[in-house]
Amino acid sequence: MKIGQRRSKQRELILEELKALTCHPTADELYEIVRKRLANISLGTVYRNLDLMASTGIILKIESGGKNRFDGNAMPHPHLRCTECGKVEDIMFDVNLPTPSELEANGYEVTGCTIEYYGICPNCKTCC
Amino acid sequence: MKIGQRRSKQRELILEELKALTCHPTADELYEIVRKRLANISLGTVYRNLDLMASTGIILKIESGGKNRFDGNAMPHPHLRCTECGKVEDIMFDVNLPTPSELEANGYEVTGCTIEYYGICPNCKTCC
DNA sequence: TTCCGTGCAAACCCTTTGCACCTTT
DNA sequence: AAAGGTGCAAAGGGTTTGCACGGAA
Repeated sequence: MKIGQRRSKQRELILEELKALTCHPTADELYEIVRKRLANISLGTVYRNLDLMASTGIILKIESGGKNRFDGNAMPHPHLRCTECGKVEDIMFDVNLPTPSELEANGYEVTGCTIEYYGICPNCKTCC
Repeated sequence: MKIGQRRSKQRELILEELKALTCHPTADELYEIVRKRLANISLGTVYRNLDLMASTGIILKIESGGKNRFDGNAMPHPHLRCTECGKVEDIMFDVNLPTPSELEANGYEVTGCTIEYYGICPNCKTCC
């Protein structure tokens, strides 16, 4: 998978750290993590590379009303979001949905599908 | 279903206009619509009431990285989003997903689920 | 009369972007 | 040397919020 036109230490580091995580960090959370290994990286660069990698399909961008989150596992799979703290976890279910091709009757060229459960995570349940 | 503590002409009008639509407008689109009947309503009021009604479950807030959209039909149902123009449509499929209660093993109190297909709508396909 | 809801505009916050410099090819 | 990628900081865009006023109960 080709990412940009040239390699960059920043991009490789961002991808490496994201893939090492099982959680789904926001851009600024990942920025803080990457900063420990490349002190003067900028937040703008993190945003640029995350968007670039998401658009080439190497990673997943999990959009939301608040801060977006990113998933190093690009295989489509359902998520579970806490509506209190915004945290997103993976769900292990295999889900059978109508395949995108069935939907093209609407005239859409369907490229993917998102499944997201939401609720309140154990941590937010106890402290509120 | 109780909404606020008191009735307000603004809130009733916003809800009425949203329910009359089959599309899923953004806050500012709905603001423009409502303004035709209540010229000096403010965008802030539209935001406040949409959030209030979404939090009580009367309407659906469809979140996204860009502008959020709102759905007058609070019955959960899948959506189809155009990644070019952001427009959201309903899908008529009945989908069988594991019920939220099956997920509470994660310790979450699950309150709902979103299913969203995405792709490029017929209109954006022809003009780009 | 009470105090919730509103209009207005400024503030907020996440994200994007312009520009000069650095790095990869 | 050419030109993509970066750091920095400012701009952008959607949404929220403080405040004084208006209106429902």
